[in-house]
Amino acid sequence: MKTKEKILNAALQLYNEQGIRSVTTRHIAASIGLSGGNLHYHFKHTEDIIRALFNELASAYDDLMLNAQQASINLATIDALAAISFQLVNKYRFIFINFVEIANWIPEIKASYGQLIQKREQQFVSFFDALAQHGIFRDDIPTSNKLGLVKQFFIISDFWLSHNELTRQYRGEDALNDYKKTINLLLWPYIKRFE
Amino acid sequence: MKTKEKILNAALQLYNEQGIRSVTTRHIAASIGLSGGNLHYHFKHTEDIIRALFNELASAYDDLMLNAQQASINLATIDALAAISFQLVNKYRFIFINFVEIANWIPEIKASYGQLIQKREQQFVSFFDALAQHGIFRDDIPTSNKLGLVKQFFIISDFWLSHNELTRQYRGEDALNDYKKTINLLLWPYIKRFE
DNA sequence: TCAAATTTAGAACATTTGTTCTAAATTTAG
DNA sequence: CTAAATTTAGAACAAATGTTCTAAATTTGA
Repeated sequence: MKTKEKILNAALQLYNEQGIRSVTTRHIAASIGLSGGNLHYHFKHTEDIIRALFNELASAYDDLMLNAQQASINLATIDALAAISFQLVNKYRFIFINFVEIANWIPEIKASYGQLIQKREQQFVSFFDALAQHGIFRDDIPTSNKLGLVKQFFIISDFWLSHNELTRQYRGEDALNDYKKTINLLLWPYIKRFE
Repeated sequence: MKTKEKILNAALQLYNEQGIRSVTTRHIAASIGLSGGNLHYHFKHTEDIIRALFNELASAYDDLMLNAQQASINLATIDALAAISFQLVNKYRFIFINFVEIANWIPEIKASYGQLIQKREQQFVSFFDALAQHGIFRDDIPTSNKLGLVKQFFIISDFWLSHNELTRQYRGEDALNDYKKTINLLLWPYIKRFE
């Protein structure tokens, strides 16, 4: 594994475990037996590490959305996509936990997230429409409500983790199940019938 | 105004404006023409400032819940409570934006928030039940779904602000309206009829 | 093979941060 | 009024942090 990759992996692990507040470039370097000077040879500034990790996340999301487009239109698909989405949120948890702080610190990330959201928004609305055409989703939902539902989706999928950290602190399977349940419940009142 | 209050006000303003990441006790002191040494005479540790601000928030929430218990059971009440809740989230925005980080840093806050959530949870379920008895809310909702709805409520009211910061960045009236709209839409599919 | 490029460790630096200390100023109480 | 308590400013300190510098080690490529 290239040193750059090693640094990114170590940084991700430490940020996730200990929070961006208490992890420094020295800690990251030390955790893989690297000198501080060397770390800064690969990543001149601390932000560069975070930027790189965010880019990993963003491109993983792109893949997810590509898969979603090819998936069949039914409720099992939603469940499967929720599982993948959960894995991503979980893998890059420190980003979601410090999203605003990071976004204000590194403006590129804010812009990039804005674009991501826009892309996802369109996809979700299309997906809901498709569900309605398949008779799964209620077809009497005004567009503005559909957009509102998408917003709820985003808030809950991005911040379920933070809420969980503050309350039940589910881990592993339990966490995934609660995440899925919360997401599904959002859809529940809009669903016409179960398959 | 007592120095202690001045410090808390200044700290709140700076944390909200610039984020906990970049605000130090020296900044807070300087912003009100106070020496650093004096600030630490009033608040020995930085955490003590944050703890005090969180306590303000928690007791404001207690008041809010007290009011809620005495309010009449209808949709206008929800709207009014949402407005007050929004003002609180907005006033102490830095807490909501850094909730997990702060809670892990100051365990007392984590515990205190856990208790707050539990109290609120019970109240919400009772309120939904009351709405159902008044024929406003659907009465065919299983308890587990009602609890899930409450969870959605909490996530969205606590993190709407973070999401807003990352996306549209509504301010003032626009922000309040979007917040209310998002909260109301959560209830919308559960409502039987409009008054 | 061997010179050039890359990678590395470790010292060095300026700045910042939270906190403490000290001594003076101010307020409070009897 | 005055002695005690409180509050204040400002210096001082140790630790930490991001970053840079230097020189050695290692790798690469012709």
